[in-house]
Amino acid sequence: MPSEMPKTYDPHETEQRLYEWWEARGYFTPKIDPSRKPFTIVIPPPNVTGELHHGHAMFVGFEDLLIRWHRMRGEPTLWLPGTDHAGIATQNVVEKALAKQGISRKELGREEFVKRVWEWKAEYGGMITRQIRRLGASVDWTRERFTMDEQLSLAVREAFVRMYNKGLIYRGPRLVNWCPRDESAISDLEVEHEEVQGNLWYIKYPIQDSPGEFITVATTRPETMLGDTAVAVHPEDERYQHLIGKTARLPELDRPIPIIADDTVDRAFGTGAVKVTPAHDPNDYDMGIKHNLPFINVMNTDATINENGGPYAGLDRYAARKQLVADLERDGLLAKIEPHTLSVGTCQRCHTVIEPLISTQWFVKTGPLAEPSIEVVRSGKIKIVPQRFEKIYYQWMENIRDWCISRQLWWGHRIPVWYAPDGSMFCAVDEAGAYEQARAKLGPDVKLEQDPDVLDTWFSSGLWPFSTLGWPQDTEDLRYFYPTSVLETGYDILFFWVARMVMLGIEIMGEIPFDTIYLHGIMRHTDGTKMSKSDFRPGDNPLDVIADYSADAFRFFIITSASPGNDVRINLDKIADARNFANKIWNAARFAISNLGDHPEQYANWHKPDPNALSLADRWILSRAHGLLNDVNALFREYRFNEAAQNLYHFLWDEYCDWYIEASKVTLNGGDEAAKHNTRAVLVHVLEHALRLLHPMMPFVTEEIWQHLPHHGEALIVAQWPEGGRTTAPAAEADFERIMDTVRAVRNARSEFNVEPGKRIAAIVAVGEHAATFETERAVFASLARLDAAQLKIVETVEVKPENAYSAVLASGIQLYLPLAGMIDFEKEKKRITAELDKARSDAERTTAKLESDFAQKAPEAVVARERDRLSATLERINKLQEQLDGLK
RNA sequence: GGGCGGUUGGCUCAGUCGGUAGAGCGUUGCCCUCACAUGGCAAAGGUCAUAGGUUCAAGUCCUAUACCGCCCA
Repeated sequence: MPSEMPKTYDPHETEQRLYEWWEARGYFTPKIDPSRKPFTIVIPPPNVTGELHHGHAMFVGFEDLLIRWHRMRGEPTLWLPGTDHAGIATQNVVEKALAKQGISRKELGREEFVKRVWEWKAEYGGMITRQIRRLGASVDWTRERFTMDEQLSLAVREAFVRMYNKGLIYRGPRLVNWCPRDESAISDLEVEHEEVQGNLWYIKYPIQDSPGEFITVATTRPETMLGDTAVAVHPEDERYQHLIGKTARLPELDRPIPIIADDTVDRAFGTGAVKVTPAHDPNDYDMGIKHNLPFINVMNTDATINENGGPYAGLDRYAARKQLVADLERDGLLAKIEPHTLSVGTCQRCHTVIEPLISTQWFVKTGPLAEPSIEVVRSGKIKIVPQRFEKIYYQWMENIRDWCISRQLWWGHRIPVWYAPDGSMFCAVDEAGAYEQARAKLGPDVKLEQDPDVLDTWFSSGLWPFSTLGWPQDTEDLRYFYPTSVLETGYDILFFWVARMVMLGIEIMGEIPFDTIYLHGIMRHTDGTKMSKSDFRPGDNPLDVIADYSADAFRFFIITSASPGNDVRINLDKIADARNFANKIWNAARFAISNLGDHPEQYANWHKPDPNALSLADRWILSRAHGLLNDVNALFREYRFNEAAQNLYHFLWDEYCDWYIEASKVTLNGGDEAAKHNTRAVLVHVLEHALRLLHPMMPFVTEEIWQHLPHHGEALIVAQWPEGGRTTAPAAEADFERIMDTVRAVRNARSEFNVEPGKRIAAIVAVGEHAATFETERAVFASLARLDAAQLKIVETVEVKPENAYSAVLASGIQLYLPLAGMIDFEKEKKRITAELDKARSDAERTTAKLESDFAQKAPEAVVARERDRLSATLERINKLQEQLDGLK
């Protein structure tokens, strides 16, 4: 550690050096101690799609805070890092990158393409870990994981097999959300709904055997009519009673379709008659099953029309729509077109409009998983912070539908199912196991083929809290660290990730994966837009902000700005302020260290001195520090980190620096060696404790300063956390605050009258019963207020009003006189004091009225007493102000 | 359609047992005072979206409305 402290703190060299040192010293790796309960967080594994943005810095900020706090409390603490293969997202970015070189995925072939994705992963995975290091995350790199590691892949297969064998995973044709660009199914969650301006087309379907008669249906997707297998009306709709049971002719294809009655039809929509396309619409799908209608799929996987579309076969869905509408118009079957706002589903990853399509896919049966997942939150076994997200969690869990987990992609975990030529399937963790089953059933010569599809990336993420710890092996890590403690992440992945971990953790481990879910908000640009990897903008990289301001500054900004669950906009001014704060503490430490005399090392020991031997300022700052310890501990336990950060900021900057250091200069520059010794000890002790509290938020600058301060132990990162429950000294606080108020009053007057800042002036203070205290603190008071100590008169009451003096009465009743001969304008002073008097009188009136109302009977005694005190103080002040006014000539 | 969050000084935001509003930036004035100009001192600036209600007392609880944002269907 360097011994000199430059005037300005240089974070860049320091931060990199300290991080390497901490890591090399092994502080990030917990020592397993079976007698102690560990504290564990698994990192939300970033996608290897690209570099991290500021949103990721948020989880580092909060999780490192929790981790460092618990580590300092002496708990075996594990923060397990890793990254996610992010199937569809990564496949997309690699495809895009290849497209720039004119290469398509299909040209490359599966094997070569997957090789390219691994190369991509190597590059961006490395970049991500560098970013996480630079942010100062104290993660245990010896346990770093990737969702496609061999062991984690085994966990995925094992989980699949177990759930398959229990009937919780099944395969079958269902109506799924189909992305025509990815040519893959996606889950309900991966569909984003957006409102768009479209049309409502009114189409006339001729009634069979009734020339000239039509039933008109309204639709937002005319091209799907190619797959219509019915027209439906509400059973009680009198407009259509005569048509129920009859047959309509599907225009252009001239197919006979029945007109049915179903009470789910909305009579108010369009004409009240709707076309029914069971293979291409979720509602129609249900109706198709209910009425036993045929399911006619009219689309290929790329959303072109297939052979069932007759003359429209081969056309893209929108070209087919255009052509169909033109043909209908030509044939006089288009009744009208109305503008209409509708909600369309788009693919979360590529924003292509989703097609509901019938397809054979793998599903997780969610009902049996959701039920216990709801229960653990209801019973409080898992706590969600902020609590309002519990309701959101319930709503989602209670309405959950089966989860489509197969993807027609190349990048991901292959589904561990093999098919025999006769169509029978064998589910096993590996090919050998599948063959074993197959041979037993079909004979020794059977040839198997593995399902070509891969699993939803969130399936593997759902296993993360235990797959990372070694499951399915029964490892020491798994036994010791599972269940983990806190799951910390953004609320935007509550369903995608958090809910899935709860479901799969309970199902597979038989135990909740964590007992607390802490959700932070979303990091936004200054214009309020969300940061995302797919819309990466210049300046979104945390490394750039760190280069300009430091990791500490960025992290302190995150902690102070993000109230629980609320979004935060990146604000460089606030980051600059956090950097300034670090510099401020740095300089406070420089001051303290340079004032420790010849044997600074002795101040590493804190033996609480006899309070009577301490100065008022010493006792005041110690009491304030104890209050801070109590508050920060309480706030940390309640996850109110932003408030804790603000308390620390205020304590260090305003109280420690602006008041205590200034006051300490009197003692330190004086000749009382005993007092000097005490003040030095307090100076070090208070700062050192504040650094401990601040360390989880600003790890670097606090460690660096701590190393310069006299200290015991080798590093702040493993120094003992100061717990709360400290006693404070209210009387000392009140005494010193009275002096502070009086100092402020003097400064105010000096500023108002433009007294030269350096000029020592005379003063008279009438402080009543506090005269003895002021007398003891005469030097400090004079120094802070820049008074001439020799010309400072401290009295109980003023017998003779000074002439030509500025005068004021403080809220506490203290009277202040500053002889500012020649500077006083009596008329102005009269106005000023009269204004003060008016204010005080109306205040007294208001308080009097309050005390005469029901308030006096109904409010708590302490509150009423406070009001009484306030009134008597105000009345006293009014008298004194009046005297001062009378004294002005 | 259902649900959630927001609306507080010029800007960005705090404010969790209801007791006469806080911060940073910005603004104004003074100061390179022996830790710090990434600084110090002083000051101005808010009927806490609107309308009701509960209460001795409401930014804080309840109801409704408006606008902004998000989630789910």
